[in-house]
Amino acid sequence: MNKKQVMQDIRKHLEQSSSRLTPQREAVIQVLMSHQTGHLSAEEIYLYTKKLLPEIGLATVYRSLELLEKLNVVYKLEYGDGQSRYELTRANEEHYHHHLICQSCGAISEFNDDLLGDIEKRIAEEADFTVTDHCLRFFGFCAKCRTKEQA
Amino acid sequence: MNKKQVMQDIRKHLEQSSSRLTPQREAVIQVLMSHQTGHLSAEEIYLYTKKLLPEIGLATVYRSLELLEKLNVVYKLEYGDGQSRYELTRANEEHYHHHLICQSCGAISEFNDDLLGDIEKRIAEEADFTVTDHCLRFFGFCAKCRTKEQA
DNA sequence: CTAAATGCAAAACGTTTGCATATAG
DNA sequence: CTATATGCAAACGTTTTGCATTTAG
Repeated sequence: MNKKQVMQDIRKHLEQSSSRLTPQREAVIQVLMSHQTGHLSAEEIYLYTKKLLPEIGLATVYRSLELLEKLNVVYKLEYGDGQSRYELTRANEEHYHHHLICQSCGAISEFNDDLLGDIEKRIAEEADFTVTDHCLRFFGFCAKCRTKEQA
Repeated sequence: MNKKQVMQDIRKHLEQSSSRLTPQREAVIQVLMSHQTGHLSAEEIYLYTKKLLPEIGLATVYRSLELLEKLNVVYKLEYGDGQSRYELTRANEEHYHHHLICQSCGAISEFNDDLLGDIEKRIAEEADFTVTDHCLRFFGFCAKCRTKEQA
């Protein structure tokens, strides 16, 4: 699916909740599309959208992200550094897409695998808890920083 | 290991980093010990310590938690609701202790199991990333709220 | 005597909200 | 004409910081 199709798809999503695909929202989405692995903060998204649309306000970025999150177009992640990051939700991948966070340089890479399907079944049985989503992050050292640490 | 022993242990930890086990820090630890499954916020810890030590300040609570976290006595967790929660690190359990967070009532329960040992080995091999810690949380509905939702 | 720790108030930070204005169905 | 969306500035809640004071090795 190319970018135009994705945008059309999102437009339909928005219209179903009587919302519009405004230039501001489109800019936010474009920024997210061109930084698929960027895990951008709201502030960063704001700065990038400002290049496309100089008059955009930070509040609009937050409101756009909030809306898009509700529509499941955007996924919000937290690393515990006090700010949220955002990325486009990738169809079919939600459950298989985990983050590796380097404690030295902060780089975020990804690891895809359906690690948790079985576990969630067990939780349903053993803990009487219906899982709808999960968040799995690994902390440690990337190859680059591991070398440095040893030096 | 009883509470006094734990406290002695922590005292030694602190002394190794030329820090003291002050009444304020002791109060913070006692509060955490008496709310092992409470997942308290800093504000809540502050209110509880105030009962033990009325003159304590919120900043001191934050500073104590920060220090204890560095010493691995306290574990800080984030749910993405804008504030951090704290709990005592339980020896040997870190890797087997995950959270179930109810999206309806916010209740946090736990699920213990070594789910991730194998996976971390694979990450080391496949992604060239040395895992030192992880964070796994499941979101969904607890038994109580599941019933309500259906009603 | 000196290094560490405290309480308080102020500042900082990311995020949200109120409101008047603009935009589009 | 009415809903929805926007930009700006002010407000918000959590966390951090500066600083003068206190505490303890």
